Amino acid sequence: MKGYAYRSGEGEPSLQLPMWEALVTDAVGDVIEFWGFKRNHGRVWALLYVREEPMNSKELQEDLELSKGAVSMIVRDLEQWKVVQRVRKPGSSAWHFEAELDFMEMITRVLQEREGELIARVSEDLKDAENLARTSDVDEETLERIKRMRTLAGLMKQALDVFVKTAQLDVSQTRDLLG
Amino acid sequence: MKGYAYRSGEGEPSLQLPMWEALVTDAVGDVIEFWGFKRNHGRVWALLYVREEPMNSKELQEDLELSKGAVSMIVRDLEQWKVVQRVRKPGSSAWHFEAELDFMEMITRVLQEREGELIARVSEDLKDAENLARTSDVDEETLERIKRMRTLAGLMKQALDVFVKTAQLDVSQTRDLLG
DNA sequence: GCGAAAGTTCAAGAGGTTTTGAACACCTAA
DNA sequence: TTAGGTGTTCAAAACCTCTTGAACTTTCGC
Repeated sequence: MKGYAYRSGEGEPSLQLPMWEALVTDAVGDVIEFWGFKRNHGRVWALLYVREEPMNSKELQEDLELSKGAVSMIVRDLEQWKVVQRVRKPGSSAWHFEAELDFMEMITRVLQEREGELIARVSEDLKDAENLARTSDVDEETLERIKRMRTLAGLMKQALDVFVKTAQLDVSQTRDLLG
Repeated sequence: MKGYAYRSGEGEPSLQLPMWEALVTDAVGDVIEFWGFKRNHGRVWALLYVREEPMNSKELQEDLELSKGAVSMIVRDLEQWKVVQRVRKPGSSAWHFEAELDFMEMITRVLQEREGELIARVSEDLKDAENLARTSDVDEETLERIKRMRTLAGLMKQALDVFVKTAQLDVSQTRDLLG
């Protein structure tokens, strides 16, 4: 097994990531993508986390082979989500970024936000549908089926809330998990 | 509020969906999309569910404004996931489709499959990363951080399994929920 | 304040996924 | 067996999201 991530040709100053860092960042990228975030959000956070030492945009750009613009946008998102903090480093005029530890909390929080909006909208639409159907000459069983769908939406929300609670509980039980 | 879903021009035989059906199918489409399926999977299933009466490809195609090919592929998926059944209808040579009721079960099942593959792969990669890091001159704390990520992946799996159980339990408690 | 470096923005492009529809295959009924 | 309706496939098109990089703005050190 090679010790360095593959890169053909010899473009930049050859600052490629060691294989193990590539594996870690890609792993987190895959996980975060599963949850509907962007792969590179995960890669950036993961690199900051394993390195411990705050990194600047230039370093992130080179190590993860991202563009200037991409790094700027990604760290902005991560800051807003409070999983990355912007810090000054003595002797440098550039901002540096360091990983916060509440990554799991962020995933569940954002997930719950998205899900909340969705369920609110869907419930509203199903209510409207039910009312409209009632004013048309729709039989009782059909109305019943629409109602059942609303129940189902409610159950989905409940189940997802349980997921969020479980995730947060698990993490807090393993307090200092990532620290 | 209009009683019919909007459609400009006058293309097909004007077999547009009543507004309430459009609301229902779109609602289910949105939900299923949230879970990483295709919008039209949800729309097709939802229409079959509210209509109760089995429909053929042609009807699905016209009512939901899908192409012939799309309908073919979508019902194939839904059949494989066991949420739609193919039936014969007397007096017609075309296949008809009817909705099965275990929609929620299907979502959680597919979700758990996807998640299972993901976590297996990620855990494997993190293990490799740890081993590689160990053979390099990586300090103990860094190794510890990689280990903690593996733990985190495990917790995520646990939490998702709880979600799946909760969802299935909720539905079974409300047995005949959709029936 | 000035020049240089760092950071941001966004239109255009790349990349990936879904949908289309024409060609082909399959069935059914006669 | 055949004709016509039905069903499937898949390359191309449409669509949508993410990334790039040049232009621009802000910040820093002096």
